[in-house]
Amino acid sequence: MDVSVDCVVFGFDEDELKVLLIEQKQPDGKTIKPQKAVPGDLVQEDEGLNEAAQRILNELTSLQGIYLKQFHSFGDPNRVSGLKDRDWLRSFRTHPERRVITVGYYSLVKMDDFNPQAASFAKKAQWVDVYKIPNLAFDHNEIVAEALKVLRHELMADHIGFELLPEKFTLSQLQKLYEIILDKKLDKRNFRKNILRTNTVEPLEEKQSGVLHKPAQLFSVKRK
Amino acid sequence: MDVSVDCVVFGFDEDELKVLLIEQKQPDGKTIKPQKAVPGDLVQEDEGLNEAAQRILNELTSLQGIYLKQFHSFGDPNRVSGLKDRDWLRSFRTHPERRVITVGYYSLVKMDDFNPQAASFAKKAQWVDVYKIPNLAFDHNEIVAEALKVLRHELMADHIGFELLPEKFTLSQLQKLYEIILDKKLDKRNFRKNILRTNTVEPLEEKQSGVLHKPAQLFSVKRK
DNA sequence: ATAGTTAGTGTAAAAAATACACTAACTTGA
DNA sequence: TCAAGTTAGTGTATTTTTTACACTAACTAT
Repeated sequence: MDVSVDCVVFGFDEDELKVLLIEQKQPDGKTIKPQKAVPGDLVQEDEGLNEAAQRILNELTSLQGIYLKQFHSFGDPNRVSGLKDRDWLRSFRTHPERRVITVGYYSLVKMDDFNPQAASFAKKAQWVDVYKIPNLAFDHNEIVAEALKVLRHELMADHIGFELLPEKFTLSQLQKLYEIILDKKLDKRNFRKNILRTNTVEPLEEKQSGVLHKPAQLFSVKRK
Repeated sequence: MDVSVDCVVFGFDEDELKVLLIEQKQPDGKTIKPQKAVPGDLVQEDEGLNEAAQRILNELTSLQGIYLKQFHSFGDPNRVSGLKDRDWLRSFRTHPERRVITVGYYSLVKMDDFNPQAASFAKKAQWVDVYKIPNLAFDHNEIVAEALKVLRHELMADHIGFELLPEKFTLSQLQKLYEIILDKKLDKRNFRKNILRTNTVEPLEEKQSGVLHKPAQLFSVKRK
């Protein structure tokens, strides 16, 4: 039995929430239409799961230093049942028939900070709108859906998500981030009250400049 | 690489929260002190993870029909490092040196409903007070600690836990259940308000009898 | 009948969540 | 230099939720 890791990397950008998908290389001599998938690969003999997640994401997309969090493992014996999936495995895996159990990881990053570059068996790596995801390889649609559920839940509970903004950010930017991920509008005054109450953020002695409206106060994450 | 499943079964009883532990059989000819562990074993080639969890729990403890929920996977390459652990594996596993990644499952049951009977490589199966857990085999202390964290979290969020009571139960019994799991006292009136508000429970036309105090109203879980 | 025991109930106070609208500060172009 | 356009920033009243708290009711056993 093999164990793999799949990384669902959500990317935030001014006003969109996307997922990082790779397009699989075509098997040599095959002309099947390449499929999109979430970056993932087998865990190696001597590495931990978290480690593997980092390595694999890096190998396929060149991204580094992204905090990935485990959220669920998927082990249906028939998770790989599509014909295309099996063709692909036969070309790219040493033991294509082996059953694979996969551990799902997710992350949330600012798109501008990361410029994915396809490598290894990925032909392309691209950001795709979360609300417009095509059919993916294996059971990756299910994996992404599950990750999104967890992401929303965690965002509310733990107020993560700061990493997604520039080091200096305005409260309006932070609010937009929340709105995009939760896919709903929030009240400005209440949002500010909430964030300030958590005490995780502090005002800098600096304002926005160059904007064509009242410049906003800049904040940064409070380091404990 | 192998994949295993470990089952952390919490048991509730009038006033205690326990975990179901097995005591490993001694390797033949060895005199090492047997270790306690959470029931767990390798996932088989053709079964899903949930299925495996059910089977394994049943094989080792004879328990059946327990709802197990996946909560985390553990894959540190050194999770099995103790000498005793390795001795034990050499006796009971076909590939004792293989790395094993384990998927953690947990459950919460009423102790009276289940009478664990050790079988297979389990020598004993017994309920052990959650707050007095000895050193366990492998990384099982960590696994149990993590499971307890998740259990508490879920109990609050989803108001699970009814399965732990007799079919007909009083609100005081339910409250006690919560208090034991959360390890803190709750206010009677507020607790009742809360539970009734969730609308998951309904009063029967029946009261306790034979008790030496005012008999309490019996309730049952509302079936939707 | 009394003592012992747990069941059952309401309310006031505090805290948290929500709804809501105007003025302030900047840029640009006339 | 002023008017128009744009987003920032702020307070309060209302509702909802959470918390704290104490007495009477109903049964059993003696």
